[in-house]
Amino acid sequence: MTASRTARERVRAELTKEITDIARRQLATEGAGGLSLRAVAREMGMVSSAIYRYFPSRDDLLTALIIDSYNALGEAVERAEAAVPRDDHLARWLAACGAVRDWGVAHPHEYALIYGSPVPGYQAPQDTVTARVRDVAVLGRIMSEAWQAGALRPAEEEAPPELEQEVVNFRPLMPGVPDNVIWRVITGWTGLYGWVSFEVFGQFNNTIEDRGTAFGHTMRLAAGTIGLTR
Amino acid sequence: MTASRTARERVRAELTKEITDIARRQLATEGAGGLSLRAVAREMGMVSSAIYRYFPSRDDLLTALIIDSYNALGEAVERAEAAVPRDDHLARWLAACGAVRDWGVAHPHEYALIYGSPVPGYQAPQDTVTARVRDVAVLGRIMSEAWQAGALRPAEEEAPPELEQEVVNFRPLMPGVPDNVIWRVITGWTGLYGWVSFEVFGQFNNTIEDRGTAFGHTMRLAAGTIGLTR
DNA sequence: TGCTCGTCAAGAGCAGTGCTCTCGTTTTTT
DNA sequence: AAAAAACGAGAGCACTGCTCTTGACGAGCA
Repeated sequence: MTASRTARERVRAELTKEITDIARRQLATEGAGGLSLRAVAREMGMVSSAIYRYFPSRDDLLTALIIDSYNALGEAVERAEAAVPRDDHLARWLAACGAVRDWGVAHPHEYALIYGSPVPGYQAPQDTVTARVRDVAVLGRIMSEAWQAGALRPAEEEAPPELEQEVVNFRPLMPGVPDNVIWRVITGWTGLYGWVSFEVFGQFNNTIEDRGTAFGHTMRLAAGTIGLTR
Repeated sequence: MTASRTARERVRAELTKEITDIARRQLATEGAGGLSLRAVAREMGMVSSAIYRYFPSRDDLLTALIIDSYNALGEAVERAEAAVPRDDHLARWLAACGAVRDWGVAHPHEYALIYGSPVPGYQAPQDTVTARVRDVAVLGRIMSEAWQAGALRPAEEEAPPELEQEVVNFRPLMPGVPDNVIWRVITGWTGLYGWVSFEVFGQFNNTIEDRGTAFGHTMRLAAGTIGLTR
């Protein structure tokens, strides 16, 4: 009986996947604003209302794409970082940062979907939270291990005590490390995405041309300032 | 004859201003995606096609709003920075950063318009370039004067020579200062907007609650790492 | 003063969107 | 075999940006 039920559910899963695939391709070429349920349906040879059997609204389709994008980015970061020798914490950090940039430049519309302006209302945060922290988890792990290895420069400034509560959501990612390390991760994390967002969203147009080299220098600079040394 | 022509042009200018005002209000409440020419026309008691006498397309209206937003943000930054004693470079820097954050939090949709995902096609970059650099000009001026006053910590790392060409567009804003200062400005600049974008776009939801205090700490940390000391 | 000519608002209309509802058909469940 | 659920198709609603045409008004020239 599972087989018979699976018969229907299998074609359902296949169609669902086909919808998201076509939608992802449209998203990559047209951008989030140009994603059209009717166009997806047209390309599938379906009628537009049939799509609603699989995604109750356009936002739900977008949410699925958002989760996919988070996972794709997170996987790229994890893979790039895993290819670096464990004891070279600076190189691991730079590899992770470079992976974020490379992925963002290669998939600007997907990047805009997850790090740009929130599209319409809000996306469900609960569904995405597991996929969303993969990148910062990598960054946190690098800094944790650097700290445990004694490879981290001592903190120049301690966080004020009233901020102890604020990093509570980061502690599970970096168990045992002092708060000042967490704050340095946050600083590097936000700085990384500040650069990548500027680059992907065109803020460097006609301003910085060789962005790859400039990015590398800036990240090396920033890594040094949060305590990662060669 | 100028008077009679001005009579016509004056009402034209007034209507243009009324359109942008209503559009800005719609933008503030609905977001860029919800800005509708027809709704603007409806609120003015006009018919939708009449709007096209004043703005040839929706994107042109958006471009006008973009320039307005750049100027509003730039002015907020300039004003906040001007209120701080000249010789306290760190306080000036933090005031400028705080102004960016305050403005972004207070006007999230306008902020998204200029620092979020680029909306549809592209906006005209030439018209906006003068308004667009007001914030970074302030940041650059602070660091320049700090350097000239000898209040800047010496650089830890020099930029590689192949990057000399990349900062050519920043030199007019910071005449006479060495490249490493410019790179530190760029690092602080991108880091600042990285934080603000994360905060405005909801990346800190359910993660960091007292964002004002956390922002202050992070900016103080980052200011220290680019050489601004108390 | 009278006559053009450019500017303007209005209206109809086109193509497109997200989404809803209904109606047969097919598949699964009972 | 009968009841229930899932499904695709189609029509339709309200909305969008945008174009084209029509008619009125006012400014400049003869």
